[in-house]
Amino acid sequence: MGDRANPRLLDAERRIQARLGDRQLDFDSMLAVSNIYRAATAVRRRAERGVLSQFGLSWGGFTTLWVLWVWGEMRTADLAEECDLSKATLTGVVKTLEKRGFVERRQVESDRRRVTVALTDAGLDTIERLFPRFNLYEGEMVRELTTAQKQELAELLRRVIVAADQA
Amino acid sequence: MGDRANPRLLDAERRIQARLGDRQLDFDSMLAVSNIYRAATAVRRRAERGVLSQFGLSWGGFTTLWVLWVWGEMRTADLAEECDLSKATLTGVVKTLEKRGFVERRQVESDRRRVTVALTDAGLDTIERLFPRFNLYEGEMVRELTTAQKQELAELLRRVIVAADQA
DNA sequence: CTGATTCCGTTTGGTAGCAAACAAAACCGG
DNA sequence: CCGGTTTTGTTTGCTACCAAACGGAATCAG
Repeated sequence: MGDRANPRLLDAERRIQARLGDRQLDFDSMLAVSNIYRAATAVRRRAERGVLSQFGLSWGGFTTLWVLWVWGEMRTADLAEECDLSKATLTGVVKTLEKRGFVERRQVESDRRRVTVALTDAGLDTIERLFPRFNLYEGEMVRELTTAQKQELAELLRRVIVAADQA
Repeated sequence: MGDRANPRLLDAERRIQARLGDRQLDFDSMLAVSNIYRAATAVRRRAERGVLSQFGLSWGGFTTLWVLWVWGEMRTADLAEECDLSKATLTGVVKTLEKRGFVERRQVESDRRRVTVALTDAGLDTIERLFPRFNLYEGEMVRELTTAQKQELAELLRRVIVAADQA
């Protein structure tokens, strides 16, 4: 693959092996995992700088708006789950979104422990204008892949997600 | 692919399309990109909870130690570049690693603006014991993929990284 | 009822992450 | 030399992110 052709990486491989001595090194797994992380960072940065910053949103803030847009008003715990964030983090993100006027909290009458979060009109307007542009960015970031490769990539990652999640 | 068989995702697709009206939606790109991010989060969390926390390290802290281990003493700017972090973030990470006794800063004589970072003995010992265990975790997280698939995944991601980086 | 337990969202305390502003050092043109 | 520019790492001010502790509300066993 490409890595074997990259002298810098070959050099790194040699150095690591030297430091490991006899011990085994699973280089293929290492490259797969580290590239997942690098790609996520690159993708996030590009989206935040390119589109999200214009709307005053972070990646997490965007995700939250998007989930609320697609699924409608949600309880805090479900929203956190769907956004793949801890409850604590979601509290903070929602606080920021509230400050910006994108969402509002609503006390649940039947169970006063519970709170739901819903888009405001401004939030709805924002996500409707933003999402198409965000989706264009997504397309650009995977522009070097064919449709089949995008699907293949998504499928491979899905298996990684499952394996990493069951811990 | 798997997504088409997942009723939840199909449902989501319908909902999004409904909200978009006539506008085009690049669903394949969306799934590829969002899975990259999900996978990175899952992988990071698993590593941090599983191994890194036992050594008092975050993902960024581990990466920094690893780079210093492989490449040796480095200037701050190069280290930041190699770790894929901003200079500002690296300053903070190094501060934490220093507090833990894993690395030390050294003033460069010939150019007093510059600073290098190097592993301490404790840091060296830590990364030598930690890396093999970390590599095992990496292997577990991609255990559902064949060697060829790991390489394929790494290669597809590499293209995404390149495309996302040139912004 | 009531006492213990579980459930829910927030708070606390910490690290990580970025952009922009900064200060000090080095460099460079004249 | 020397004044302006560039380079380098840090600081500032935010937001995000997590685990653990919390406190109020609901539930459940008896």
